[in-house]
Amino acid sequence: MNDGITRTVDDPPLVIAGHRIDVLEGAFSWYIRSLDSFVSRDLDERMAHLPVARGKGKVTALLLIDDYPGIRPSEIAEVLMRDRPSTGRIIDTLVSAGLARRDISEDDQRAHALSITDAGHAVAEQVRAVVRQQEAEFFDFIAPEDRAQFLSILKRTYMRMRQKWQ
Amino acid sequence: MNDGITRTVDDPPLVIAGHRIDVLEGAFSWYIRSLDSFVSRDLDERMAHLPVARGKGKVTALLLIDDYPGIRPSEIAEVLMRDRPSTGRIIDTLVSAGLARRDISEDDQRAHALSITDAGHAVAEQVRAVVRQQEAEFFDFIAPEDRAQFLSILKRTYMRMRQKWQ
DNA sequence: TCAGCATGGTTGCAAAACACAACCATAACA
DNA sequence: TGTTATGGTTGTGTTTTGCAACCATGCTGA
Repeated sequence: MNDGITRTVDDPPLVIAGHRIDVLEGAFSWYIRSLDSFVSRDLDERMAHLPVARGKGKVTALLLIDDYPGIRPSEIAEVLMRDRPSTGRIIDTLVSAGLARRDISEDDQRAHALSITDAGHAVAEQVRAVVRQQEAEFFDFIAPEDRAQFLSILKRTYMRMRQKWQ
Repeated sequence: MNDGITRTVDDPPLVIAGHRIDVLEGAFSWYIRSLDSFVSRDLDERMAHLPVARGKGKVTALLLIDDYPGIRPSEIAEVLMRDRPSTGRIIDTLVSAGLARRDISEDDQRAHALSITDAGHAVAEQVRAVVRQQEAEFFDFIAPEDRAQFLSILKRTYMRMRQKWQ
């Protein structure tokens, strides 16, 4: 079991279109990439009526601005691990949708201080509700005692990847 | 704890750019979407020299063809949960890169029977090696007894999402 | 003090992924 | 044998996202 691959013995094999889908021999990454497709598509649907549907960046940016008034675009870029142009365009959409405001920072004339608008805060609350709803539907089958462990592993993996990346 | 949100108590909070990143209150989906970005970008880098870098579709399609000679594009589309045009274009790239062959199915004159070429099989093996390598680097910190459980939860979530989707 | 470098954001590309509609060919069915 | 269903392809448009180049402001050190 030291080959970087983990196998489960008790779960039934994945069969889709008549084929056993063990393409990647139980690689975590394959599941993460596949789950991402589902989760993102599903969220896009649930948020279709909100101006932040599509793409992972807008939601995180909106919630960050909601939680941290005065946050700067470059800080959001660091969280998203995107370059500044991409982040700037995400903020463009938030601002032009009337969800956020872009002011000049008092500390630094180059930087922008972002803040949420009333409409933006309302959308952020709706986003949180949608996410909670999805969590309940997709993950409620996980036993309560396993949920914390699952989240803990996700969290630690996330931190590990951030470290390795930079 | 019945609000669809799970919290961990023992892990340290995520702090990035001086902000606590609990934007989504520990939502599984946020971690999955973030991890996907990492994993995919990292794989793109590791596979930069291979003709299947970029996008989740090409790798899965290649491995499916490698594992199931004679598989049809529509079956691959079902696994990928993409529409046929998208899948067809993925196969286009594999074929024009000389990794797969597209023949007419013997059973059904409309359908194509895909098969791997020698070059394609070689690339598939390299892909598997790269994935194994990444698994080792990113997930080896998970205790062996936790790995099986983690994978099991991922697997069951995947199946659940497939069901709910269709 | 001010020249040179660093930092924060923006604009201009370009590439790639992906969905929808429309189309052609073959199969299945009644 | 006509009609409908299925398997794939082409056309088109949208969206995401990265890189390079640019401008403006801040910082530093001779």
